[in-house]
Amino acid sequence: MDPLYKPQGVEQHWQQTWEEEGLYAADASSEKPPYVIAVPPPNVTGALHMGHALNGSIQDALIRWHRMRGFNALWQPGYDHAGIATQAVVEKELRKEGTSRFDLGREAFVERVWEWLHEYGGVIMGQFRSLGCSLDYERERFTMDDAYVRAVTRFFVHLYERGWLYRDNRIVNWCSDCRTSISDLEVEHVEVDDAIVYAHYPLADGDGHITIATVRPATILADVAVAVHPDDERYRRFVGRDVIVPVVGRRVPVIADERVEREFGTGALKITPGHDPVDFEIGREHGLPEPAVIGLDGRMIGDIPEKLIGLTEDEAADYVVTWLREEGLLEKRESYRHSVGHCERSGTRIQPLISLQWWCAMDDLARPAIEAIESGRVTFHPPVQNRVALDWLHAIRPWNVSRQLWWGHQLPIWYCPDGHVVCAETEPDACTECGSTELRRDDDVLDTWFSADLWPFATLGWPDETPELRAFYPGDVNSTAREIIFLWEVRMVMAGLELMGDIPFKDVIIHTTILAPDGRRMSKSLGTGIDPLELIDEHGADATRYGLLKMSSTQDVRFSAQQIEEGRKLANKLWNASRLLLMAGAVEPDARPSSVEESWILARIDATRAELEADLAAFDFAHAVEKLYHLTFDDFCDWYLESIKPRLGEEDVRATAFAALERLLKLLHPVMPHVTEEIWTNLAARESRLIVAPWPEPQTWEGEFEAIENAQTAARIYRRSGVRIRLTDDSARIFEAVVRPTDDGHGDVDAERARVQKEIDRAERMLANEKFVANAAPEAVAAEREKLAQYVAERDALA
RNA sequence: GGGCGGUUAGCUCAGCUGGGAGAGCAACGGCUUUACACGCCGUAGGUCGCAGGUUCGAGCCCUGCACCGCCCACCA
Repeated sequence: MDPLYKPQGVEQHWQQTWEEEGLYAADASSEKPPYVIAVPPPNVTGALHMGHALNGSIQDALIRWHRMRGFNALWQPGYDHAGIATQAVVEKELRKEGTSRFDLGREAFVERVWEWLHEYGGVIMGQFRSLGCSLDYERERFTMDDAYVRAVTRFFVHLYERGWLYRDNRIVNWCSDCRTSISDLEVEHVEVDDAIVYAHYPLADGDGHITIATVRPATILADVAVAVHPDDERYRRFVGRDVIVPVVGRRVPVIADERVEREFGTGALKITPGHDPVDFEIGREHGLPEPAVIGLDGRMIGDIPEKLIGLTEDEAADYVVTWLREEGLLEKRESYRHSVGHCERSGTRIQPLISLQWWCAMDDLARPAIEAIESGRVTFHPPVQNRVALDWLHAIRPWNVSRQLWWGHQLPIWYCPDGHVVCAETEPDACTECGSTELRRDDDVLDTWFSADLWPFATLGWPDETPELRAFYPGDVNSTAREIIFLWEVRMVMAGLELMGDIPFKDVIIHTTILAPDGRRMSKSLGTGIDPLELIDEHGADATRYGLLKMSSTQDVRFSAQQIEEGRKLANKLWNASRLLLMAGAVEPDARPSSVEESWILARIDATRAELEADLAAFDFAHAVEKLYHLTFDDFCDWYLESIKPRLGEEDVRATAFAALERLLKLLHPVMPHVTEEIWTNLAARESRLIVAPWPEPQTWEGEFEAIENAQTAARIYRRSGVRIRLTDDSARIFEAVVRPTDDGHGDVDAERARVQKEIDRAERMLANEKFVANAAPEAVAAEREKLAQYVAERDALA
């Protein structure tokens, strides 16, 4: 064994061995209780980033821990087809080749996407392997697998039959770059510098004008009204009369609506139902027309002056402003900063426009989900996220589920020439209403999240009644980043309750976002990303896992290389501690303690086991990992190994040491699987792997308690001061046990005595304070008395 | 605009229902007695963002303010 632990070859070896030996595999026919986590399916086009690495470390720690505890642990792997992202990648390729998806046609394009995926896609599972993630790789699923497509279709038909899916011409978020609508959740609001234009709309009867303010002058061409607040004195006399829309010269009414803010702008709002969500609502209520002047490609269309057709919105805006100025209708133009929706995928400014889309009414789906979260059947961690999820659910709005893409799940919707709609799981022969056989399938595909919502059960074979579904549903935990709480987590709860009649998981971990060291987001475009694969390369997967878990928190944290470094040191320390014992000669482990130091270390390990379990159960990985570090460095190495070092020649001393080491390795395994397994095989010839070794049982310590306590007190004083305290009877032995025999320091007895005296003074002062004794909680007073007694004891020991 | 979170040692972060300010790293000093210099022993370092308040007692509770960040949002 090399004194320097080198993770590189070791880690690959174990990753391969574990998988080959089938130790990652869950068994649907097992008698053991199940423990299930479905991995958030990464984009099939994606590569491992810091978020995946952190989340992988979290999930694998839980999975490995439960596997050792005797659970039938399933960590379900797989990919998401990521409609928009994947289609965009392939379209970019095509553009380079000087062609387009339209040249290829739908079928050939989809074929092309598959080809691309077979060549370049699906690399992340390999990267998860190199992190040591014990996913059941044999069970890999893809949201575009035939079986999965069937599940998605079933889901859609189910919702349709429930009457929750409907087709409507409504205003949507249109991305002219992706050429599709996107849902509200995929819109990112970004602060933008714009110009706001104040324009006069003359009254049709020549009696003055109303001034409106707009940041999008081109949409003036699609105005159908001007709205004012019903209680606004300034405009009351205009309501019911007509104004003339500039440029197009259209006569439109002045209407009253409470949604108009009197204080904002001029208090008069131009109404453009075709290109603004609020205006759309107002327009619908007032029965106004909904003309469009901006097309799906972002260029000007419609009933507008000929020369404007085909211009961009900006060009048209320039024309309109110039026109206003020349006609004397431009009051002013000011710079204006406000927040504007952008497509989170392409970064393009969202164009609100009216389009015929499929929508899903969410209220009936939301209700059971609300109940599930309120009752605690599904719990988010940290708990503040329960509130976040509930707030969203309470204000839920219809979901635009159709996308104007080709890559994805095509809607199981057919239309006949008479306009009848047929929704069916398989292609129908004829229209169910009129019998027409000339059916045309809807071109659109479903929102990627529509299929992702079925992930916890479609991966297990739903809608078929498979053994897997019976064995592994509902699952236990789901872990993700904050940004997909609504997009995915909450909707999975809705889908699970609706289709399976049960929640998909009990606990949702919303993990930390790891920021770049400078506090910005890690992102490729900013150049702030840190590649976890490089960390693994350099420091090892164990160190990386440790470091990431140490960084995890309930808040966002900055990446710090120090934490990874700490993990590397821990692995190396463990390695060398094992070397020490192995070089002295391997023997059969024997956990029966025969000295106080042996009782002490076994007690320490057991106490840490209990703390560790509590931390893991609370999904507090940073604290879990910190305790492992201290157990290894301080307790096991600095105290225990140093104290037994002179007696390592004795077999029974080593026997206990190996027993203690085995337990230590077990506790560390969920976090640092590779180095622990590597040491494990060196310990003794054994059949089983550490990955499936039983988790340590709680220990009982009859009759040893007092001795252990005393040992700990002695250790504490010695550590603090270097002072060797004098103890009586058996305690003298304890003292020898916990003081490093190689150490000859005596410390400064006077200084230590002074320190203890200070503590005594403090405690006495508090207890002398009548108000404290009278007002403080009795336990607090008692605790203070106890401390006083303890320090008095220490002082006596120092005498 | 609404909501949530943060501000603690040079850095990254802990500090449970209010009762002695912590860890790791970095810094400094000392250790080449063979597990580990990716080590060991030790030292120093903080008006807990600011200002008030409640309390016997506040990093923790309340109010206000200042920055930083996130989520949600139909103010043109």
